Amino acid sequence: MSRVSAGDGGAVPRRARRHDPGRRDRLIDAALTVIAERGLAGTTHREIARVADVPLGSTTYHFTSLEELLAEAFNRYAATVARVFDERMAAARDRDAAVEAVITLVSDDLLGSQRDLVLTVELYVAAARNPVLRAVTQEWMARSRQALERHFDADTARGLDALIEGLTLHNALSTEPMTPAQIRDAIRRYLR
Amino acid sequence: MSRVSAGDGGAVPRRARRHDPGRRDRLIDAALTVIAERGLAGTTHREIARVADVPLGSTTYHFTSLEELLAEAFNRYAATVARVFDERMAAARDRDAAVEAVITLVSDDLLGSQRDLVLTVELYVAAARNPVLRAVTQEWMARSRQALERHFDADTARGLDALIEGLTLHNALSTEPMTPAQIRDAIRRYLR
DNA sequence: ATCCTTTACGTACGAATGTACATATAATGT
DNA sequence: ACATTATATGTACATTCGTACGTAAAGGAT
Repeated sequence: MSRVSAGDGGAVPRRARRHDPGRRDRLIDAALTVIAERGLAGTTHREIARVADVPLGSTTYHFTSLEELLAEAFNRYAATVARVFDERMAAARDRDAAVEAVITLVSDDLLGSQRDLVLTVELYVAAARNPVLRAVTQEWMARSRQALERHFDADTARGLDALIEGLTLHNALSTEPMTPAQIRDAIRRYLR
Repeated sequence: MSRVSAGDGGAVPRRARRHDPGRRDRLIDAALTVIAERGLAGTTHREIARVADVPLGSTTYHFTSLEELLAEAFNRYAATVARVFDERMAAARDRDAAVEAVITLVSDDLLGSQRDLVLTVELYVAAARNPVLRAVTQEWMARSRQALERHFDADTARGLDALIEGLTLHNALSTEPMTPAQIRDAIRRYLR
């Protein structure tokens, strides 16, 4: 009812923030951050809200359920990664350049971003039990394979995709990761 | 205080079960079952107790914390899988037999057991945040590589291990798994 | 200006969870 | 037989969670 008088020092700003367009997007990004940092098990409405710096009620307003929020988050993540993958393969002019692009992709995923690796594995686990997320992974895989098929035949692309997956995963979990040279050799060996 | 008289029909057996040696082992196995069926997030004291058919209190008696129980479970799982892996490689008489053994391993993992695949990925996720579990995965990987090095040089073993991982994971998640012939070709192609 | 719709916010509640713990029973040693 | 120890069991409690919901403020139409 009462308004704070202008001259007052104004102790507690009761309801500060307002008018935050794009908040829905920020919540999705915050969800990905939380998943990467705390794992899916530690991803709660409250933690997401804390990271996005919004009140709890905002999360339930923008998303009807936590599951929906998580699905949107994983969907955004997969789309982002798939786009990068596709762009690099599209930029390769010939097969040799494509081989180098693959090597770069693996090396960047490994050395560049522990976050992406964690998100990927979290998605795999979740997809094992959630049909919506399984669809996300399948579309992702299809796009990856399609990108590889710009330069390699279908069977080669299929196996190469698996090799990329294994190299990434193995090295992220290992205390003694393969050297870039070893990664390069493994890929070239399969593609020779 | 009072004892049920012999002639009585005896309505409710208050405390039926007792003297259950090996219960600790059963709890570990039950934990693996629950992880595979419900995921790590759905793995609780109560659910493990239900599967093992023991009261809740029994789980907290045998294990000081849920984390300890999970660590023992994953440790047992990794040891079991690694042993099978090692046995098959040890049984191979020459390199050709070893190649066939690898193909069999991948095919069996894929077609044989969705359970194992789920447990593996759950372990990977957990290992990303739990040092104890990370040690479990690293020892597992070391044993696998060692087994492969019975027949292949170190670099080959390293890449082959990754390829096996990727093939298994990809096919478990895919709606259109690779045929056994495709799997065989991919492995032989890398080892050629 | 007045109304209506959308967006935002705070609080509350039932359900589930990890764990502690008092009690009870079997096993074992003497 | 008795005492001591290891094992087993049921219950309770503080905490955290997803979600519901009443209220408040902003945007936009008229």
